[in-house]
Amino acid sequence: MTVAERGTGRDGRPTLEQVAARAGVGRGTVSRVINGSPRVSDRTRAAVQQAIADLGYVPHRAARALAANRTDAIALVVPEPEERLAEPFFGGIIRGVSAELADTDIQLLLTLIRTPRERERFTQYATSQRVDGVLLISVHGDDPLPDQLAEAGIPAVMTGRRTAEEQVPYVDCDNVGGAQLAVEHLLGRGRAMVATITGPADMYVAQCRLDGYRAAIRAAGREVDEGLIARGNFTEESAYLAMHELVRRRPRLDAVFCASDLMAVGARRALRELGRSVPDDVALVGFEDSALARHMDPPLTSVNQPTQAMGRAMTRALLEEIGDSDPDLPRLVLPTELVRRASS
Amino acid sequence: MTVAERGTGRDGRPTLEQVAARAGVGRGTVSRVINGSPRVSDRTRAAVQQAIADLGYVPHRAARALAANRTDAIALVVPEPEERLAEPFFGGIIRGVSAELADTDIQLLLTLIRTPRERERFTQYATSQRVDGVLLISVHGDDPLPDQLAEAGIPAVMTGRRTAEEQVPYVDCDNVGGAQLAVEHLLGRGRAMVATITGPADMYVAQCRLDGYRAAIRAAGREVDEGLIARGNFTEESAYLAMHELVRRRPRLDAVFCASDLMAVGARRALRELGRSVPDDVALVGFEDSALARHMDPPLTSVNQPTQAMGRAMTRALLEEIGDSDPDLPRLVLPTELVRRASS
DNA sequence: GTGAAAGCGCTAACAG
DNA sequence: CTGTTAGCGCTTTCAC
Repeated sequence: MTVAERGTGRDGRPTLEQVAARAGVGRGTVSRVINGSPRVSDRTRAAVQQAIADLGYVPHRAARALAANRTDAIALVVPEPEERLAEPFFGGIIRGVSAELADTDIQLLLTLIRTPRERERFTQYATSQRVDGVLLISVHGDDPLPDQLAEAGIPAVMTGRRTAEEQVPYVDCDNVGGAQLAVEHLLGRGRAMVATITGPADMYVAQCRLDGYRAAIRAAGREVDEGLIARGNFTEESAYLAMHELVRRRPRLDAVFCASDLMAVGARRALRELGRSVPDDVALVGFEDSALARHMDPPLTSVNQPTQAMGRAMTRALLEEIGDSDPDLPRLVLPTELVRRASS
Repeated sequence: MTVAERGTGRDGRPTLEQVAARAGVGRGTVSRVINGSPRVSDRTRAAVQQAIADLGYVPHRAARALAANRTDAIALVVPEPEERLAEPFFGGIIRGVSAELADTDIQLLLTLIRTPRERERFTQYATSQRVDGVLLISVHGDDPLPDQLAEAGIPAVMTGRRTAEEQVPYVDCDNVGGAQLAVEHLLGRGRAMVATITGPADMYVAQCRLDGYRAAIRAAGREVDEGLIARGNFTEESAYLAMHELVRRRPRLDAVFCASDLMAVGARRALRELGRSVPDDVALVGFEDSALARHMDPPLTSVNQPTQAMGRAMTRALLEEIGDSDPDLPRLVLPTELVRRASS
C-alpha cells in the first residue's frame, strides 16, 4: 500500500500529497507555497495554507534534504576533549551560535573531535551532505580540517586563525591589542616584574597574546626577559604548573598576565600555595572576562574577549557563505577591552 | 540524466549504485553489507567492501533516513536561556552525553527552548521524524514537553523528574540524601543555625533538596525554622538576593546549605558584602561539586552530584529505548556523596 | 500560474 | 544468499 492509497504518511503523519489533495492542487504547487515561491496566486496560496493548517502538516526533513540536496543543519566542531566544553570560552561560543540560530530553521550539531580517527569520521560525515556548513573553534596551527573542508567544498568559518595569513574565513578578536592593554595596566600600576603565562605554541591566538605582552614591555622602554614567559595550554592545571615554574625562575615577579581567565585561576592557586598573596604581592590579569573571573575572590581584572559576539559573528558569516551570496570571504576582527575590578 | 547513467551522485560523490556496479552485485546486497546483515557470503562482502574502499563511498544520510525512517540523531533539549549553558550542570551533562555517543554513529543536536513558541517549534521538529529520540534536562514540574513527546510516540529520557510519580523514563541522583549529608556535615561541625537556599518551587529537584534539609534538621532533634529557608532559581544572582534576605531575617545564622554550587558562589558574594567571613563566621556547603566550587577561595565543601554520569546514564537509557529492545522503562537514581575540603 | 513526472539515494520486502 | 522492485516524501524541471 502506498502513501497515496493510504491517504497518510507511513507514520500517520500527513504528507505533501495529502495537503495537495485537500487543497485541490498539485504537489508541486504545495511545494511552492511551502518554499515561498512568488509564482503562486494568492487564492491558491491561501487554500494550500488552509489545508496545511487543517492537517497539521509538517515537512519531512529527510525527504526535503534528499530532494533539495541541503540539510538545514550546521555543525560546530570542538577539536578538544569534552572536559574543555566546561570552559568559559566554549560556553560563550555555543551561546553566541545558539542565539544567532534562534530564529532560523537551522539545527546545530555539536561535534567533539578528540582523535585523528574522530576527525576522519567527521570529515566523512561533513562530506556526506549531512551538514550545510561547519563552524570551527580552537584551531591549532597544524589543524588540517579547515583545508580538508575547503577542498571538499564545504562552507566553513572559524573563530581564531591558524596563522597571520589564514586563508579560510574566520572571526577573531584583537589578541595583540588585548594583551597589550593587560600588560600596560599592570605596568601602569607600578608593577616592576611582569610575567606571562601564555597558550600552546601551536596556536596563533597564543602567539598573538604573547606578542602583545612583548610589545607592551618594549613600549615601556624595558627589555623582555624570556625567563618571565611560561607556556600553558589554556587549562587551569597547566597554568598552575607554569606559575610554579615562573616563581622558581623569577622569585621576585610581582605581576602576571595570563592568556586566559581559567589560567589565571590556576596561577592564583599556585601563588596561594607558595604563600604569595593576590593582588597585594602579585597582581594578576586574565583574558576573557568569564563568569569564573567575576566569581573569583578577590575578583580578577581581565581583558574582555567578546566570546559570545564571536560565536554570533562566526555564525552569521557561515550563513552568508551558505547562502553563497557574498563572494567576499568574511575576515572579521573584533575589539577587546580591559575590565578592571575594584580589588585587583 | 539520472544517477545511473551519469555513473555518479549529483555532487560527484559515489552512490550505492556505483558500488554495486563495481562490486558486480545488486544494490540490495551492498545495502546489506553496509548495514551489517549476516545474510551475505564472505566473498561477496569482501568484494563490496573493496568497492566501497576504492570509491570512497559514504552513505547519504538523508536518503537513508527517508528510506529507513530513522535519523541516527538525538536531541538534547535545554529548556533554559542560553546563559545557563555556562553553568557547571549543563556542561557536565553535555560532556556525559558526548562521551556516551562517542563510539556511536549518532549525532547530537543541541536545542535551547526559551519560549512557548520555541517549545512549539521543537515539538514539531521532533514529531517530524527528524530525531530518533530526545534527552530532556532541567525539567520543571509543569513542563508539558515530556508528555507531548510521549503522546507523539517519540522516545525520551530525562535527567531529573517532575514529581515523585514521574511516568516518563528518567535518571536522577539522590537529592534528598545529598542534602541530608550536607546539613549533617554542618550540624556535625557545631553550627547552630543552618539556613538553606533552595531552588525554584516548581522543580522537584529543589523540593527534594529542601526535604533533605528538613529531614536532617529534624533528625538532629531540632525544629525547622521556616525563616531559615529561602528560594533561588539555581543562578548566582538569585542566591545573592536570597542570602541578603536570609541575613536580614536571621542575622545570627552561622551556616548555609545551597542547593547548587553556583548559588553558593552568589551566597558567598552576599556574605562578603555584608562583612561576614566564610567559613569562619558562616559555613557554606554547595551541591554539585563543580569546577567552580573547586576554584573558589576558600574552597567550597560540596555534595557531589554526578552530573556527567547522569548524562551518560540518560543517554544509555535513550539508546535502549530507541533500540526498543527493553520494554522496562529505565528509572535510575544515582548516589551522591559529600566532598569535603580542607579549609571549609 | 499550475500540474505532471522524473528523480534524489537508500532500505526493505519479495522472489528466486 | 542475492537481484529486483517498489517506494520513502519532497523539489524541480518542463510543458501547458
